[in-house]
Amino acid sequence: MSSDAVRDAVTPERVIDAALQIVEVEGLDALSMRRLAATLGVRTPSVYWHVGNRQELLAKLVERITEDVGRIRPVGRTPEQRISSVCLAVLAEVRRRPYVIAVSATAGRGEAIFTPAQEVLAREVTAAGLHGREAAFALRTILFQLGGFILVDHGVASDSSLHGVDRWEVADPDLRAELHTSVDLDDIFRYSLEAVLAKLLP
Amino acid sequence: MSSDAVRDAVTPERVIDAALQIVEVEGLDALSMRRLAATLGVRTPSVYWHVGNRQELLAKLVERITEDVGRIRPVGRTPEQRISSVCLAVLAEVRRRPYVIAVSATAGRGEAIFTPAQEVLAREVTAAGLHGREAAFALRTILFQLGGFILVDHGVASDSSLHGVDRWEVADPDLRAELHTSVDLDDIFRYSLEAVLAKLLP
DNA sequence: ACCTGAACACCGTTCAAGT
DNA sequence: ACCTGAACACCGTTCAAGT
Repeated sequence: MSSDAVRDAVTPERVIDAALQIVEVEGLDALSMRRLAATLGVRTPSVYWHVGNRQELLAKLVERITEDVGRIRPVGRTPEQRISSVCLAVLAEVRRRPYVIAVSATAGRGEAIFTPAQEVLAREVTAAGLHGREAAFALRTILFQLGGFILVDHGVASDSSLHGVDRWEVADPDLRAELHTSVDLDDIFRYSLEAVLAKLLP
Repeated sequence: MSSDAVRDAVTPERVIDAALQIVEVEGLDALSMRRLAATLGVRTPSVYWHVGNRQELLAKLVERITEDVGRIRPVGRTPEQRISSVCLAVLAEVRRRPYVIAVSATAGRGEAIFTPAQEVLAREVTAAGLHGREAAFALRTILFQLGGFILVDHGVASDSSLHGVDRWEVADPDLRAELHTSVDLDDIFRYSLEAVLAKLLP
């Protein structure tokens, strides 16, 4: 009955390792304290001893994930290019690990999605010539743009066709037809980002 | 032990009523099939008989909510004004019923957030002079803008100050100071929407 | 310091059995 | 057609007791 339990010294780090493993492979719903204990070859209360409770475990998980993601290097010559390169890199990273969204949301740490990007974007914004209040507003607007897109991208069904279009009273039949085809979501993101950056940067 | 059970004829509609009531008052986590049965003065399997299972119940809940929200009337003279009035109205509506986000997300119907707005926005976009492919792109971009903001607005802690700003290596101390103050999120939304609309509309 | 068995109070879901 | 009791297989969490 030992399944493939590992039974070395259990530490908080090993618990987080195991939890991350489960979440990566089977999603957040599969992560239970009991299941985690079984994976570690230990009984449930032991897990509690090491990481507190589920809530605290998720918090530690978020911490681990955000430090794993690491720094992102901007590329490009103009500030616009450099900033959007950072945003697209974060987007790609999150798509590679879709579970981060569920984990940080459940942990009540929604902002965690863009922690890796914040500091480097701040530098780019000041490098673009913005200061103080203006720079702060620009930074937050960019972060909202990025965070919003990540969340919608994640939450929307992949076919992304719209609901009940045929019952709409819209004059244009071409529009109706177009709404049945699915879209390259990234086009929408790039377009929006371009628009706000053009308005934000001097 | 009857708490305040209602015990008239149980129907799917009454089940949804009761479910909505629970979710509105105590949030989605409080909605369990057993709890729901108790509220209706009936045993758990009866609920299953009427609404299938939890997943189906959530789907019905989403349907009810979106039809409850009803049509939104655009106000303003220019297309820009009319479109942003619709977006702000949806935003206000969702803030009045924050549970809709959790419910539609859990039901796997993330797009449901903006169903009430879709058709009227489609009309406004064509009224602004866009057709076919262009109109579809504009509509989707506006919807993404709205949906993204709603989700970030919902997920971000109300203080919205950024994490670990003090350890950043940014030159501008004014920026750092500004990031400690909290912001009017709506300013960010209005600003972004203005930027994309200016770019989208002819 | 670390682990356990046992319990409490919950879940979603199914199903044979009742009226 | 509608409801029930009873069960199965899960949860998170606590706690006295062991080493």
